[in-house]
Amino acid sequence: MDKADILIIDDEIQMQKLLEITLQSNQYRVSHAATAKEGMMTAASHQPDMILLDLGLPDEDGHKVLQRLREWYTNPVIILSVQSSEEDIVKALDNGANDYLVKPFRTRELLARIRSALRSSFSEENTPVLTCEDLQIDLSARTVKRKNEFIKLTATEYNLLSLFVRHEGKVLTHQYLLREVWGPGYINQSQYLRVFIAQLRKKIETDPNRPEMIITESGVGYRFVCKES
Amino acid sequence: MDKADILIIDDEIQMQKLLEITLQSNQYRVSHAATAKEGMMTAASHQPDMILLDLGLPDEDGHKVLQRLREWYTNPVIILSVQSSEEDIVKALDNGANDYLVKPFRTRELLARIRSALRSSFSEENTPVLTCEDLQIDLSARTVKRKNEFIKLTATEYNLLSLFVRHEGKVLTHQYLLREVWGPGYINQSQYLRVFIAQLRKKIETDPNRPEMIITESGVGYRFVCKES
DNA sequence: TTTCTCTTTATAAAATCTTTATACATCCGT
DNA sequence: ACGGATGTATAAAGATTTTATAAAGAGAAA
Repeated sequence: MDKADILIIDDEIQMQKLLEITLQSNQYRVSHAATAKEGMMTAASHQPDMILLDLGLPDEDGHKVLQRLREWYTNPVIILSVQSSEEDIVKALDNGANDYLVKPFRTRELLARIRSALRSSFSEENTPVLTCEDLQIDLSARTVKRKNEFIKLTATEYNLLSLFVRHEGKVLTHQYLLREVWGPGYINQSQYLRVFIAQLRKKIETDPNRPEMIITESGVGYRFVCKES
Repeated sequence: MDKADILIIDDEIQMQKLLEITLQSNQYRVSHAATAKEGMMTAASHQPDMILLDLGLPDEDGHKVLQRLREWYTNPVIILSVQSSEEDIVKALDNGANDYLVKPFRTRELLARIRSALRSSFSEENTPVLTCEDLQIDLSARTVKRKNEFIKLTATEYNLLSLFVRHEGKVLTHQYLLREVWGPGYINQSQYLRVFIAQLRKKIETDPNRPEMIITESGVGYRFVCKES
C-alpha cells in the first residue's frame, strides 16, 4: 500500500471539495459521505485507513456517530469541527477520536496531523516482511510467497491472512474475523469463514489436512501460529 | 500497570509544577527534567510511557531534541510549546511527535489528549501472562501453554480455567462456577462440573490423581492455587 | 463471452458436550 | 469396625454442535 485511503464525512460541499483536492494532491485516495448514515455505510464497505469526521452532521449528533463508529472501527479518526469548546474536544477524544481540529484549520497542519495519526497506527502493524516456515508475507507490498514463489490470493483471502499475521499467536474469534473482513453486518455468517479458511489452508499449508499454521479453536475461532525460520 | 509513567521535559519551574500537580492528581506517575540533556538521560533510564516535551529548552533546539529522541524512543511524545506557527507544528509532527499543544493550553484538553495518545499506544502491546509452575496462561491471546507447549483446551475447559485463574486462591462454589460457565439455568448440574474438572486436571496437573492446582473443597466447590515460579 | 471471485447449499467428518454407569472416598451413628 | 448416606472421580456411550470441503449458482470484471 503506497498511500492511505481516507473517508471524509462532512455535509458542507465546499469543505468536501477543499479536503478532496488537498488530500488528492497529496496522493491520498479519497471517498466521501454527506450524512452520518452514509458515512457509516461507506466506512463499513470501504474499510478506509482513516476517517475525517465533521461533528455537525445534519442527521445525527456527531458524538453519537463517533461512538457507534468506534464499536468496530479501529483505524484513526480525526475530528474536524467548528465547535471549539473544551467540552466538545474532551468528549470527542474520550470517545476514541485520535485528534481534533477546529475549523477553519490550517491545511499543512491538517496534513501533518494526518501523517502523524497514520504513522502511529501503521507502526504497530508494520512488520514489512514476515517469515513463517516457507511462507513470506509482505504486508506493505500485499504479496505472499511460498518457497520463493508468489502465491495468488484473492482480496478476501489476503485480508484474512493479513489479520492473522498481525495478530500472530492470538485466538481470533469468528465474530472478530467476520467483522474485520466482511463488515459488522456479517458476524453471523460463520460459513463464509469456514470456506475461506479452507481455501487459505489449501494455499499456504504444507498439508492442508493437518494444518500447522491456521489452528482451529473449536467453538471460538482460529489462531495463526508462525514458526519462524 | 495501573497508570502511566510520564516524563515532563520543561525548563519553566511554574509549568513543571502545574503539570506535575495536574498529572499526579490524575494518578499518573511523573518524573521531570529541565534541560534537553537531562531529559534524554531520564528518558533512557526511566523508559517512561509518554513524554511531554517543551520545544523551548535552554540548551538545545527542541526539534533537534525530538529527532534524537525518536531514534530510539517509541512511546508517545506530546509537544507543549508557546510557538504556534504552522511551520513549527508541522515540523514537530513530522519529526515524530504524536500531538502538539500551544501554551497556554486547557488542562482538561491536555488530559484528554494524553489519554488518547496512551490509548493508541497501549492497545496492542498489553499481554498479561500468568505463570503457575509449568503452566502459562495468556488471557488476551486466549492460549495456555504447559512446559512451553500449547495445550488444546475446549471452549468450556478454557472458560473454567480462566475463571479459576482470575480468582486464584479463592474457593469457587459449584453454583458460582456453573452459573458463570454454563449459565444460570444449570446451577444444579454438578455432574457437569465433575466431568470437566477431571478433564482439566488431566490436561494441566502433573499427576491428575494427586491434584495440586485444582483443589477439591468437598461439599463447597473448588479452589485454584498457583505456585508462581 | 470467459474468467475470476464471492456466496450459498449440501453433506460428511470431527470435535465437543451431555448423560449414564460405576467405583471410590469420607463422614457419622451404631 | 460396619453399613448407609452423601459427595466425588472417571470412563465411555450417545447426542449434538461445529467444522471441513466440494461444488453449484450468482455477479462482476476483463
